[in-house]
Amino acid sequence: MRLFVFHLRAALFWPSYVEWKACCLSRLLDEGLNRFLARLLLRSELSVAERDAILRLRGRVAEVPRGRELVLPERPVEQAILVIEGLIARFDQMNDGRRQITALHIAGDVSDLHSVPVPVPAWGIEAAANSTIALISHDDIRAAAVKFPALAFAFWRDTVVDASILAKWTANLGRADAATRLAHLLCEIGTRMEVAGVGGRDDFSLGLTQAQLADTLGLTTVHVNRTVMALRNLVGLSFAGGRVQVDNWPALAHIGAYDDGYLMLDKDAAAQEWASIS
Amino acid sequence: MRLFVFHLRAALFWPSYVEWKACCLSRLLDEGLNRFLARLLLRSELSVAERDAILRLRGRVAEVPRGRELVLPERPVEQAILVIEGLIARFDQMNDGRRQITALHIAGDVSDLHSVPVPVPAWGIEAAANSTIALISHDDIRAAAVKFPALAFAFWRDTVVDASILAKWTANLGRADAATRLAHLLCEIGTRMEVAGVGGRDDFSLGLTQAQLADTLGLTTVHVNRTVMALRNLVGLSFAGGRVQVDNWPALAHIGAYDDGYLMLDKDAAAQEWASIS
DNA sequence: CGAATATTTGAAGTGGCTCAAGTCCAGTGG
DNA sequence: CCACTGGACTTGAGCCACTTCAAATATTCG
Repeated sequence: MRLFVFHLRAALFWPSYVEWKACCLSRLLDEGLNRFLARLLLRSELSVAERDAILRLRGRVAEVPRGRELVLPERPVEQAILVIEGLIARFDQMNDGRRQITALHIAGDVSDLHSVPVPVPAWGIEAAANSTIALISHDDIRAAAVKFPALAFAFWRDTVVDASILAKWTANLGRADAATRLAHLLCEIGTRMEVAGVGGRDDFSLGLTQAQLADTLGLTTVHVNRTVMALRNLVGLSFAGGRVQVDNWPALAHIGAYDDGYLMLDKDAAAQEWASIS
Repeated sequence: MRLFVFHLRAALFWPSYVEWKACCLSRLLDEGLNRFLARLLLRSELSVAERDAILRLRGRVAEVPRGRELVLPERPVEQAILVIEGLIARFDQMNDGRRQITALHIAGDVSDLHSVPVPVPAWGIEAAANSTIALISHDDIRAAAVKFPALAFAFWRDTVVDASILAKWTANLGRADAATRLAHLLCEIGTRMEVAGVGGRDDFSLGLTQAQLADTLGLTTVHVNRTVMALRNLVGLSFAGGRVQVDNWPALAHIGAYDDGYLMLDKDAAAQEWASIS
């Protein structure tokens, strides 16, 4: 039956299906740009012209499967990666091949805005889950930043928030135990998912395997598994097929010593600064 | 005798001493700004007018003793900290008071350029050693960035390099053992000192105690001590009174799996990008 | 259904931690 | 000039969080 439907479609609607797909890709790009703009507006005040400059960016939409490497260390890049859907990871690799993930980017993030000012990264970027991305030319982003100083500041600000998150991860890797690290990460990603409008903090689709989680938390797969099971009992954590659900979110936040200040979600915090730009 | 000299100075030269001091402070500021400019020029091409804008920045010079906290988490800041001499640390603090240092800044670094776009940091900043700093108003830096887009990019680029270093620390905390972490850190700081012109990579003044080193490496003081002693045998490391000397630097780099690519010292790497800005 | 990937479990090993002294050294006051 | 003090460094012994290795059991997907 399913086969029949497919044939029907292929036979009767092929030309219009191509159109539908082109239209769909364009829609996806717009969806991504809208998410990205919303992300910027969380922390930056932008005029109509400046918002338009973001929404008018063009890029190539692509679906990428888990594990696909998008950027390799020391290789120049000319496009920024806008995450439309899914999960993109920044990673560093040791000589023996072991990996450490140093950032995770969700829908609406541009995962290497860094490479606009520094086009040869020291890190790699891979799809951590099956994802939809758009590749946006650095030149276009740069042109927008030069034309609108407020956009340059918004981009700069975005990379600073990224660094703030990275600093928190560093602190946790250095000073927190496995349960705290896992709990903190789940709280953070949950919060970011909720803010991005793609899930609730206590119920979201992460798409990571436990092995990838291990690479993120600086642990082994085995120990991640044991820690997940411990949190299962402690806070009603369920982690199946990349879907994360938490019964007792406050308890999770307590175990993770989680305080979302470092995510810079408080728009007023930067208020005094906007005045002098616009 | 020493007392006598002091009295003589105080009695006879007091008025001119004040002048001398003012002049000296101004000299120190200029020295710091020159170092900072040199740092920017490592990675960014700047016109004469843009260089001038940096050198004309004004700020208050201050001597700060080890341990002095300069910025506290969640507290708005209005000045950036330019390191003229010494060592400034960015840190995060756990609930139980244990610290993790997430960045070290040496002469010529501005240790919180981040707070220009994001004036409420999630981290703290302290003097890790007795240091000389200059406090430069965010407004002045921002004005320069708005007037000269190339400066905005240079600042942005500087925070991205900072993030690249942070990502490397994260990777090492997550995946490297104590000896590797220590060796890598010493290689990195040595390289940066050498580039900044304040020491050789195998002989420089760090100014950190082993306890602070522990907070940087995510270890305990005891274990840092044992690791230092191990490297003493392996590579002829001497670590006394904050002075670091290494007999066999290549061996240290090998133990630390050190590759300085992430420091973005290769000016040509960003070449393609300059064209489109200037 | 079969192959590959992901999760779970057990048992033994170890790198780094904790706790507890003790030494070295620079600075301070008498 | 010395005794005192506090900070930094060093050392030892026992312990534990996490790793390693090895294998069994889901789960996903073509």
